[in-house]
Amino acid sequence: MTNAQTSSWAGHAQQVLAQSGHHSGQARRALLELLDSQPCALSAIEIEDELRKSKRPVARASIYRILDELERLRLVQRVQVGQDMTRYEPVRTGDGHHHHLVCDSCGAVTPFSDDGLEDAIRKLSRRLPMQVAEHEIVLRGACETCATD
Amino acid sequence: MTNAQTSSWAGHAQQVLAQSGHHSGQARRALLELLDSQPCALSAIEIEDELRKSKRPVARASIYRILDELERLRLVQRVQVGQDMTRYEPVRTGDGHHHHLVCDSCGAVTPFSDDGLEDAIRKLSRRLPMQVAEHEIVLRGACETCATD
DNA sequence: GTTCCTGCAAAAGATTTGCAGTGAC
DNA sequence: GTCACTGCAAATCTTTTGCAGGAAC
Repeated sequence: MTNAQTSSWAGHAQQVLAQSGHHSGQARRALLELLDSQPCALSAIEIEDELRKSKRPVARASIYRILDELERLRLVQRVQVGQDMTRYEPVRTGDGHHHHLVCDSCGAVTPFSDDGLEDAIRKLSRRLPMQVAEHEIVLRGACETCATD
Repeated sequence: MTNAQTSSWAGHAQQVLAQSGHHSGQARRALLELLDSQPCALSAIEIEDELRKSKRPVARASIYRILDELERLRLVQRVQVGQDMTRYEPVRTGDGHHHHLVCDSCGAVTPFSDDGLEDAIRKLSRRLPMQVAEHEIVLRGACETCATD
């Protein structure tokens, strides 16, 4: 039996946070909702801009602090896409595993997933001199729009 | 018929640079040799430290400028390993294609390569709504040393 | 009432840019 | 002699930290 709170990623996150002894403030609530509504990864600056646009401005320092805590609780994941800024996206249990396509000319970031790839990584991981916990894959090139230009 | 200049990556790079109308200065020469001798990716700061250690200090601004130009000429490649700094490594034609293992506890970066993985990516690339030019794969976890601690 | 949350301002790091002098061709 | 290369200092940008007031429990 699930309740409304936990059916969304944001609700789930709130619950995990509460259980770890966190209070609930408007800044973090706004940030969680934004991330939940987003299809893919956002940078801290993009988050700041979006929140300001939606009339719920949050200080940049708070954004970094919140993201940091969310990452520690494994509620969000950093993705090093693009060549510079760090981006963050919700970790959704079950369905959500995916990787990223990045367009070198327009910078668009699109998610994708592929079983063949996951398979190859699983097999490979057994043979490596390392206990592999996570993997991150970025494919770069020209997106449909930019390729036809 | 190859000459001594082009048998090394550094020599090849020098040649490409000369052909693009660049002069040859000591800073860039030192940087090229350092990169050539390195097994894996280095950050700009690490490069600065190494060069200072080997008594051939190069200003940080020059390092960035040089790396930038080398990247434009596709002589080096950025790799976004670790969660913060950008690292750079030589692009070696033929043999050199590899990806990276990163230890989350000690930060060590190790190269690896795998045909199964490359295959999976090749097949996948055909089906994606994008002209895939490059791919970057990072596996994270605990390296042998750290896992046994 | 205590503890966490948040904004603001300052600090810290990485990277870029402007400028002037030196060196390569 | 001209144009590229380089160091230095200053600027920019992202991310982190310190502190003080306000909110949640």
